[in-house]
Amino acid sequence: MDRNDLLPIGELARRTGLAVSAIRFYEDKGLIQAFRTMGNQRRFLRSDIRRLSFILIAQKLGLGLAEIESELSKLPQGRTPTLADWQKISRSMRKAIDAKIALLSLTRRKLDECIGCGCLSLERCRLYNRDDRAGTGGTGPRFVLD
Amino acid sequence: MDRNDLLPIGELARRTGLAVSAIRFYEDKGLIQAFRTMGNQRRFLRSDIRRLSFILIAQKLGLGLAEIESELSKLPQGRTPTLADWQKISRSMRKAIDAKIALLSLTRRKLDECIGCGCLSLERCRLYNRDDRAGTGGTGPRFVLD
DNA sequence: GTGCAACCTCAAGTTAAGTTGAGATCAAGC
DNA sequence: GCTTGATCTCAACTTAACTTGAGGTTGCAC
Repeated sequence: MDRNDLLPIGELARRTGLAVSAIRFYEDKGLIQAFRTMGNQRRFLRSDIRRLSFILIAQKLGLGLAEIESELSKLPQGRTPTLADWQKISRSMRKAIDAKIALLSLTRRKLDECIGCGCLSLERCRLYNRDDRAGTGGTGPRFVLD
Repeated sequence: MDRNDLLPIGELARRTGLAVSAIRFYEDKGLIQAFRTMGNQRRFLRSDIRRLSFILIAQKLGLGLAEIESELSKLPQGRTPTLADWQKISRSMRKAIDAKIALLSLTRRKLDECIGCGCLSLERCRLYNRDDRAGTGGTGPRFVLD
């Protein structure tokens, strides 16, 4: 169970739910690396399942592949990541989630105010009113969520 | 202040923070409608500011333009939406936000468990373990967030 | 030692959400 | 009436994140 632990791309695809083409695409983008057999076929480490899982989760959080790559670059080169390695990244992810939840809560709160005051249709909400009244200065609805 | 209330596209762009090209694009997609002057220029209703604001907010919540259009199609045809019209849509948005927050909270909880147990790097987490152990059946990390 | 599924590369296509550019027209102040 | 900034249409380009297809190779099971 030494080289036995190296996974061909199809197996990795099956384990992660990703398409084979997507994994090759990620390799191309530098998000993951593969060994090659003598016959030029890719072979992955077991720990790459986690790497790909991380990519999937991070994507759900709205990160682009470039940002994800920069997160992953914090993992050690050459060796299989340790518990501590992953924990560090997990914690930084948790912060991202916290921020996202906070932003959504804010949006929800503002939306509630809007429902209450009718701003989406009338002229008195403090969120929409400013710009709609004056039409000058460039302060607009685009700032509602800022 | 009758026809006076019709806004040219540049004005609408300034009020919403959107690019003129984006507004034309939305019109093309049927998200918004415009009157035309004798000279073929677009003229918008004041209430379209709100319509576009809604689009911006909904996009931040992760909805695609197609979904947004289906939400907007609940608004009345032909007349300026009333308070009640917008309230109905706002409430449905609130539900979307609630759901999104719930999903993120779940993700956060699972991530916390992972940090605690080390699953991202070891073999004992209940989230990642199953598939990694057997490698059969197709249950994989892709289900972590389901 | 052969057959066939799984793998390879490289180029081109796809979808979403717009932007950019060319060439022409409109509207409003002087 | 002329100039100038805003607008018009239509086609092509952009970026992200992949997928699809063509044409060829590998590797393992029998």
